[in-house]
Amino acid sequence: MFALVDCNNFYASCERVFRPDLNGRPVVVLSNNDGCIIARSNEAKELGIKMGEPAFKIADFLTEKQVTVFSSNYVLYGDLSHRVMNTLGRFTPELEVYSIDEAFLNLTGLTVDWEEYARIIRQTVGRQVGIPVSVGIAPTKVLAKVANHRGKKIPGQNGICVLDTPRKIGEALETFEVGEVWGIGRQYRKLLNSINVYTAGDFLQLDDDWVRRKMTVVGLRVKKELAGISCLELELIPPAKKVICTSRSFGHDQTALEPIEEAVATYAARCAEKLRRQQSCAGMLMVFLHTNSFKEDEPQYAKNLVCKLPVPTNSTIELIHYTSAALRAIYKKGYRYKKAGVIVMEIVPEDRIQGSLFDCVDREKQATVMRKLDEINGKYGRDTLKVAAQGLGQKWKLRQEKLSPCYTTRWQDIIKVRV
DNA sequence: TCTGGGGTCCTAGGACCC
DNA sequence: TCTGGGGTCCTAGGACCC
Repeated sequence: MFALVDCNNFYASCERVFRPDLNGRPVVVLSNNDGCIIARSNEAKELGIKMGEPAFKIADFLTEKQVTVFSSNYVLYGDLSHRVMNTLGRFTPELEVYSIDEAFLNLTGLTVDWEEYARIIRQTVGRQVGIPVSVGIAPTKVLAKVANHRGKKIPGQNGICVLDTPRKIGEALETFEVGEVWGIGRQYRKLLNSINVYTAGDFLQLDDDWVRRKMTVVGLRVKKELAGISCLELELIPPAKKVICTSRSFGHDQTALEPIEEAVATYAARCAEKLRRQQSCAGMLMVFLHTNSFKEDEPQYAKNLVCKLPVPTNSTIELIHYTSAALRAIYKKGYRYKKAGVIVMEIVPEDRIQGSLFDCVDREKQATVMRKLDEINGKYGRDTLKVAAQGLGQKWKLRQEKLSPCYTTRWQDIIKVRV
């Protein structure tokens, strides 16, 4: 048996943990740069606010309805996510952290009342972390997703749903919209609807060969899982990333090369940090740059450049050297730039590097410098020590006008209790 | 004024090898 | 009339997830 535990409206719930005055009130969280709505409390959903809606389009509506708006605060969400996962870890020996707000638990071997167990999980996370969660329990991961969805959406379920018998599963799938099934997105939904398949139950009636042909083995696995045949195992150790990307829109459009170069150097530094955290090196990188395609009346330009590195690296200094050169090669004067990014690829473990006969970089020394850099920044905060190319001005920085404090990770932001 | 930022997997087709 | 059989690697595109 698997449980899927999913935090309700996670980012909005995080903001409410330290703002209990907002309980029962509409809350939304914006994407980077305060662009789009990416999380909504139930009250905000009830007001009809849509996921992904650009905030500026509904600014007046938000004010009128007294919706509390937050910029995204990933430091806070990341820390609360850790706390949730730690708490969940006590309910199973096998936990897969699937995303920032979801985890699968292997419950195989437990002899408990599932409903009761789900209730205890929910209560414990709520009490110890302050985040409301939903719990779905079923014999496969896809069915656990279905159960979780039902626990969350069906009134009276109290965020809990157990699908542990063929009859319960069959009844649930009969009314479960096929596009809501994990692994069936918009395109497949359209395809399935076109042949009169509207529910997960309908989907189960289809011929395996047809599913395999039209939806690849991925679709067939989904079907097997819905039928109660477990094909997706728990991933206990998160696999190393094969590609790492750091990209941001600028707070304001940029025209000069210098600030863009600072931004790209900072993105390169982030990529290098992520590489070192998973103990790998990248053999290739790409820099991209583009104008704002929403502004149709302005001249548009978008370009990227891929650069093969002589020897795979995770050194911030070396990566910045190449990303700066790549940026200078694609930058053209006379445009208003909106976004840039760095992608590192051909990622290999750092102890399996193919060296080069003509390599003239002292890699031992670079590694030592990076280790010290990470140590210092780990202790005193990100970018306490950085490469000069990252700049000091940072006029390209994100817009974050409604950022909440880092209640749990920054000394000066820790909440004060008055006596 | 203003529109996010990350990832994965699978398949088909072409080029190439013996 | 008729033209083998077995591979690999790479890329682009399309689907999906949070």
